[in-house]
Parts: sequence; C-alpha cells; structure tokens
Amino acid sequence: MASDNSSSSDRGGSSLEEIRAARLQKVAELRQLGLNPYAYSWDVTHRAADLQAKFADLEAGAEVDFAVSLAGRVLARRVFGKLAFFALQDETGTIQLYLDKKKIQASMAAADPQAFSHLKQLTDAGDILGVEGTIKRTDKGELSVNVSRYAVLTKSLLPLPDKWHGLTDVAKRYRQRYVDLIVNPTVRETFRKRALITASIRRHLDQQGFIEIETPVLQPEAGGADARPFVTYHNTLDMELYLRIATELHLKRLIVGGFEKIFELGRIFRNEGISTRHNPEFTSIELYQAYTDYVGMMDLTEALIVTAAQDVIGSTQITYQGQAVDLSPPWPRLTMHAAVEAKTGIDFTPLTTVEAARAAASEVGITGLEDCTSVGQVLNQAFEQRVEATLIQPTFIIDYPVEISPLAKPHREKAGLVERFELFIVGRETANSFSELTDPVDQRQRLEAQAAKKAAGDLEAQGVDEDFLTALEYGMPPTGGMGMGIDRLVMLLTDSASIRDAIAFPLLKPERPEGAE
RNA sequence: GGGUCGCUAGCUCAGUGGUAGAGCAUUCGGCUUUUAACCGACUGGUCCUGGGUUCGAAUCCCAGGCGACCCA
Repeated sequence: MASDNSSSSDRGGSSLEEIRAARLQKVAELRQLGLNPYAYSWDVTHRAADLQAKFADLEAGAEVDFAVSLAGRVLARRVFGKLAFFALQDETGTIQLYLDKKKIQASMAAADPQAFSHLKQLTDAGDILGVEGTIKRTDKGELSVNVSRYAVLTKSLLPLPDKWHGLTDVAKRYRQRYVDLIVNPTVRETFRKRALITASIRRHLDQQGFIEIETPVLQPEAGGADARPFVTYHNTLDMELYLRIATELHLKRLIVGGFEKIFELGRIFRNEGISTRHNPEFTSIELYQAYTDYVGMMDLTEALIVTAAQDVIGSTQITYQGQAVDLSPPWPRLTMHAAVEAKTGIDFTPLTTVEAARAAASEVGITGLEDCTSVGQVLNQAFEQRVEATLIQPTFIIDYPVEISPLAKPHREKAGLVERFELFIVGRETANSFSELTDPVDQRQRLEAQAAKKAAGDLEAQGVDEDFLTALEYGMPPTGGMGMGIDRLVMLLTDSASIRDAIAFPLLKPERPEGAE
C-alpha cells in the first residue's frame, strides 16, 4: 500500500488507486453526516422510459406538479455553481435530473442543510441515487425530474469508462460484462430480447399443448449427438460422469413413457473449440411430438421462429450483419441432393459406390474426401463446402444420408436416406430434426456402428445407451423431434456477429492462467 | 491447429531508436438551462510478460500471454 501521508481533504491524483481512495474518503464523509452510503431500499414509483413516454408531449420550459420517485445510476454529471444536471439511468432508460440548489436545500433543510454542496462534493458518476421530485421539461427541451430530495443509495468506488467512447475493448467487455451493461445500452437490449425470445418460444409451445420437462445434465454416458463431452466426477459414487451433449435420449424415453408433446429448453455442454459461433456451453431447445414426422416439425419450426421474430422485432423482415433476411413463411424445402446438384452440377443419386462419388466430387474441387467411407459422407462434404454458406434466406434442407444420421428414421421412399431436415439461415445451421427412429433393432445396429467408430478413436462418436434401447423395445410411437440452437437464433434476431454477444458471460481464457509456464 | 492484426494513464487513442503524450474522467477554483457543458489549474504510467540487440528500446529481434478477424 502507498503511504497515507495525504491529508483527508487532499483528493488529488488520478490513478485508479487514487480515485478509489478519494471515493472511499467520500464514503467516510457521508457516514460522518449520518448518511448511509449503502442504503437498504428506496420507494420507486416510476421508471425513466415510462416517464419519457408519458410526458413526450410536454413542452419545453413547462413544469407539471406530478410527483415521482426514481432510483438508478448516475451516468453523467454537469455541475454549475447553484444548479446541476445529472443523467440517471434505470433498467428502462435514462432521464435527466434537474438539481436546483434552492429547491433541494429548502426541502432537505432538516436532514442536511448543505445538501446541495454535498451533492456536488460527495457524488460521482457511477453512484446509485434515489430521487424524489416533480416533472419538468427544461428550456432546452430535456425531460427532467426537478429534484426536491435525493439520497446516495450506493457509493461507487471505481470510475466509469469514457462517457463518449464508452467501453470498446472486446475482451474487457466480456470479462467485465457488468461495466459493458452499464455503459452500452444495446447490450442490455440484446439480453432483454433474448429473454423475450425464450419466453415467446415457451408461450407458443404452451399454446400448442407442449410441456417442459427437465432431464439430467450429469450422465454416465453422453449420447444423442456427435460431440466430445466434458467429464466430471462424483465423489460418493466414485464414478466419472459426463455433462450432457444433447437432451435427445431422455426426452425420447419420456415419449415412450406416454408424454406426447414435450420439450426442454436448457444448457448443453460440448468440449469443443471456441469461435464466434461456438461456446462450450450453449442453450438448445429440443422438442418431441408423438404421431407426427419431420414434415410436421418443419411447420412447427417455421411457426416458432416467425412468432419469435414478430414478438421481439415486430416483423419478419430483418437485417443480419447488413444482409436482408426475409423470414416470411413458407420457407423453401430442398433436398440435399438437389441443393448439391445446383451448386456443383453433380447428381449423386445414381452414384452407388464411394469411389465413384469421390471421383465426381474431386473433379469439382471438393476436399477432405480421404476420410469419407460412404457416398453419403462425400455428399455431405460437398454440401458443407459448396452449399451451406450460400443459404442466406431460411431454407429447409431435407433427406439426409443415413450414414451421418444415426437417430433418424429411414426415408419412407428413398433408399439410403433418412427423414431429416436441417434449417439454414444466414449460412448457419439453426435447427436439426428427424422423423425419429423407433425401430429398436435398427437403432441398436446404428449405435453399435457409432460405438465401433468410437472404439477406433473417433472422439465425437457416441456409445451405446443400453437403457435407451430398452426403452425403444417397449415401443415408442411415431415421433417428430427437433433441436434448435437458441444462441444462434438470438444472434439472428439481435443482429449479433458473435455468439459471445448473445451469451451474458461467455467462456474466456483466464487472463493469467494458473500454473502457466 | 495455421495466418494476419492488436495490447501505451480509469476509458478512448497518438507516439517506428534519443526526456512517455492528447481528449475524456479524477482533484482544486469559477459558473442557475446543461446534455461530449464551458473556462482556468493540477494530477495520473508494470508502454501485456520475460529475454535479447544497442551508449540508449513503447519502438528492433526472440519466446510467451490474452484478444480480434480470416482459414482449416
């Protein structure tokens, strides 16, 4: 610690430590005045945005005898000799405080005869204030609370970022999201919209008769998707457990049990890389409906997203990163074969051997074919490399190869394919759905093929979940299932470039990793 | 995993080998219609970290950390 030579009246210096010390001194001075710089409550009667709307037509210079009480954070201070203007921000927005020395000193004479000079000397930008007063619009046209009484509810010790440039350092924004939220109103708006989106989805499903059921995060075997899981450990059971990579297999057990319309909206964990589109923990919704198929799921998926857009944006015409996106239904439904043929000129339908498929794909420059052991995998490579990024407008890609879809039911007409769709918007996979595989014998063969890949070293392949197969043997009704990435939907509807802008506290490397060499 | 770029005051940024700077914020003084208030004065530094080159390094070199973007 620095020496404490400085006298109590010396608040000089502007390093972070000196600013903090000066603020702590103000805390002490407030206490000496009998004021609690960390108050217990404040009776709030109004919020900033409501008042801005209610008095939108109040003329400049006009004052109304309308009593209000607000609380919020001081974002800016403009102090004159006997008059001051503060900007007060609450959850809804900001409103100006008109702080007139005469009025405040008269109203607060009993409690603090020097209330106005204490306002000037002991408050800072960043403090949480409670105020009472009446409404006026200043001569310059700013709606204001003409304050009669104020109190410091929470004294802030640390300075806010530059009031004009704000906080732009992205790492700092994510690491100190609370500061980001204070000074960047669009960030608050994004997370408010995120809440509206999940509420819209739940409301829509509720209206359709779906119920939400929570399934385990900790599982002895991680299945339902191709992904590396996180491993954890249970002490008293003395066993390793995996964090779920999907909710699929448990929700299907519930369909076996007799529920007909269920969903779970919750956190999924995948031990994979981090990018602008991937966070190790993310939110998905999976829903399952008995007695329907992937066509029914397309209709439902379309309705869910259109409703969310209407609820949050009020339109199906949106802009994402400068691109116009039209969410108006119905969305095109295009087979994977047709989509690939349109972009590469190759019709995979007559190609029956992997050699032939590889040769054709290689001829048009598709790469990464060495690891493909089936026509379906070659087709998928071609799709990912040539088609995916071009699907800007919402498009259902349907009828996938069975080799890359171990949980989907065989196509009722097309051999070698399954009844599956993926929804693409702005070039990104946004939803994934099947007519769920209900044949327990077929399902066992597919999972055993996956387990063989896993045994051969494929870290993303899933193992055999025997209890899930047992459930299927009791009989699962025909079922349509759909999974959707909530974070990606939030990105789309909030025009966020990075998934980190759609997640309040994205995973970051520690600034100083412990044990770093 | 690879490539490119970035990291300097609380915040936003200048500074390409020769005394570490600006604006805002802070502190002090003035001011009753401001809203990036204004005027005057002051203060504030682990130049991401470590090593190297050099008489001298924020600057050049090497290694590392964290981040952004692109690619796989």
